[in-house]
This record gives sequence, structure tokens and C-alpha cells, in this order.
Amino acid sequence: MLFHFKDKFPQLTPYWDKYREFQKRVEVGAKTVLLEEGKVSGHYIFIEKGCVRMGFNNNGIDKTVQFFFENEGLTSFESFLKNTPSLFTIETIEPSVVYLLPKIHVNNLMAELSHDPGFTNLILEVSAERQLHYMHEFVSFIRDTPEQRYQNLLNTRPHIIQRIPQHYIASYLGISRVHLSRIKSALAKKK
Amino acid sequence: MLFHFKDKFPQLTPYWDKYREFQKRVEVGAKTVLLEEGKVSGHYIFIEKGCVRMGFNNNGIDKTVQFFFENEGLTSFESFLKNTPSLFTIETIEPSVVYLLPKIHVNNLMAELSHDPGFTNLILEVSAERQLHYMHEFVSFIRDTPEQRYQNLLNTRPHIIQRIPQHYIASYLGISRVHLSRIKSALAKKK
DNA sequence: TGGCGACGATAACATATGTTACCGAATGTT
DNA sequence: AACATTCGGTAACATATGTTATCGTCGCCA
Repeated sequence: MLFHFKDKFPQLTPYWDKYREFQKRVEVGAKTVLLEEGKVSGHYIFIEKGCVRMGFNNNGIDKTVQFFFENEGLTSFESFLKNTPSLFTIETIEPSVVYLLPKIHVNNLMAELSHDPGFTNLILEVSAERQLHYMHEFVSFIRDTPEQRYQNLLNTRPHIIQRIPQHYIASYLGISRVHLSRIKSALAKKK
Repeated sequence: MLFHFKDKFPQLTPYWDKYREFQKRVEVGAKTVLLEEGKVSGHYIFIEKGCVRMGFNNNGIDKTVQFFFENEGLTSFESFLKNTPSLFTIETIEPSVVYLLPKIHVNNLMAELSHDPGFTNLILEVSAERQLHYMHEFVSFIRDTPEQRYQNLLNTRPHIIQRIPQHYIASYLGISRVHLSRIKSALAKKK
């Protein structure tokens, strides 16, 4: 639905701003849970300041699937869409300022604008981008070694490596934190 | 766009049937390339009989990312959407009967129906399902061991294991064909 | 019908990756 | 200042996985 947008889809901003009055601004500390795994997602979240991760607990081991930063929005999509228990926890990494928009208003926004072809096309575009994003992640696991995946991250999204604690990145790459550390030191030697 | 549908989204069929006259029916043998990696996708493909894989060549090693069967449709989505060189090859596995619908008609269909809210909602639903599909694949790589991924496949999509040659499945699971063979024999012992 | 190629199993060995444990630096809290 | 917590590096060892090679079966086709 309305995933990342401010920077990537600035055309969405006017639609979004119509609903600004219903958004609740919250300031929270680091490691604050915004949505707990198993609960039904009731809000769309927009990040003004800070960063957030989406992850889950697998047999006591914490896994991370995605990171979000300033001017990005997110929700636990499947849960939000289908009113099912969320597969993921959403949790701040740094102290953050976020806006919460209750689901009702998102639904209103979608309903109200379903006859606006410009808006509809935008939503389709955003949806296609989300699909491609996850597809690329998936293909990368088939195609690349963990070391290559780390280098891709370094090349295409260095802010993640700069801002995010290493153990979260390791699980995002599908490897142990020890192995990520080894990869980094191997790369350092190569240069 | 219009990905899998006949079985999963039967409501789409009437829309689709309007364009039946523009579809070209083709019968092809096994291992026939329907779209070559690097070329721009110009057709939407619907499978009447047989099965098809989507994959790519990585340093001389063939990788597979998805399988398609009867009553499913596909295209190299990103290439089709953006007129860019396809990242993937589309190739039959078995002798197959497919229908090809040139892109122009797909675009007409989309344009013609953009004011039909029922159709628009269907497309959004299909798009959301595609997003969730790839997300689940991606999450599975972070969460599961190759053995678990094989078992998931066995439990949820056994037809893939029955119909598809093992080396394609191995690359789809992100492992070597030798290792897949080991996994199978380990599972056989457990029982 | 004979040969050839595709397919799957398996063994032996090499390499990649996980696990556990320990250390030290940095930071926040009392 | 003392302390706990988080974080990242590294070593030693265990396990998972890849690579290469060999073999047997099967189906296709010249």
C-alpha cells in the first residue's frame, strides 16, 4: 500500500497531507516496540526522525528483514491488509519521532480516491515497486554469496551499514554476526 | 500486473477473455526459450498445458527463480513494465501449449479498464499477492535452513517436486544439486 | 538397436559458515 | 566512580554446504 514514499514518490505527499490531522505524533526512545509480532496491525507508520526495523523471533533468535529511515512509511502489510496476526515486530533502533495514522483513515483515503485515476496509478506504481524490491532481495539469495550481498549493501545502501548495529545487519543478510565480522575483515585485507 | 490468475483470481477471466482474439496459441517442445535474458519482454504468457521456469545465467551457472504451470500466466515483470532488458530467461520445461498476448493489448486492456473500480481493485489485489509471495520467499531465506525450505516446498507445493527436474529445484532453493540429493536421503532415513 | 544425453545417487575432499567462548571498547545508569 | 549493557573483534572447534568425479538408469533418436 503506501510504503516508502516521501522521497521516492513525492507526488503522493498532497494526498497524504489531507490526512495529516488524523496522524498522531509520538516521540519514543530506542528499542521501542511499535507493533508486536502476533498482534493485528492497526496503524500506518511514518518516520520523521530516527530509524526502525521490522523483524521476528525465530526459536528465540531475533531476525531482521527490513530497515526504515527518515521520510519512509511502513506497516506490517499482510496484517494490515487482511487483519491477520502480524508475522513481524516493528521496533525503533534509534530514538525516533514517528506519526501513526489509524487504519480507518487509510481505508477512507483509499476509498475516497479510488475514482481518481492519478492516485490509482500512483498506488499501482508503489505496489509494483514493493514487489520488485522483495523480488530483488529474493533473487539475491539465489544468486549471491553472503560476501557479495554485503558488498551490494555497501554499494547501494551504505547508510544502513553506517547506522545499524552489526548483528541486525547480519541477520538481514542471512548469516551469523561472527561471519559478518569475518567478511568485513576479509574485505579490509583485500584492499 | 496480471500474474498467476485463472485458478487464484477467476474473477479476472471475463476481462481476460475480451482479449482472447489477440492471443496467439503456440505449441512448443521442452526447453524452448520463450523470452531470452537481455531482451525486452514483449508479451504476456498464459500457460494452457505444460510447465515453464523463469531463471537466469550467473557466470555460466544456470539459476531458477520460479516455476509456472497450467492456468497460470507470467511475464518478466520489470522488463515488461519498464521496457528494460529482462533479467530472466523464460523457458519451457515440458512440451507446452501457451498463449502469447502482445504488450500493446495488455496496455489497452489496462487503460480501457482503469475507470472500472472492480477491475482496478482486482489488479491491486493481484499486485499485493505478488508482493507477499516474493516477501515470503525472501523471509524464508532468512528464517529457514535449506532442509526446512525443501520440506516447506514438499508440504505446500508438492507438484513442483513431482514434476520438475531436481537440479532446477536445487537452484531455486539456493543450494547445489548434490546437497539437495543429500537432504532427500537424510529425510528418507528419518522416516 | 546402439549410442548419447539427461537425470539422480553417492563418495571424497575442500571450503564456507555456525557455535561457543572470551576479550576489550564504548556508552548509559546509578 | 563503579557497574551493567551493548557492541564488535577474534579464536577454536563443529557442522553444513560446495566441488569434482564416478556410476547406473532411463528415455530419446539417428
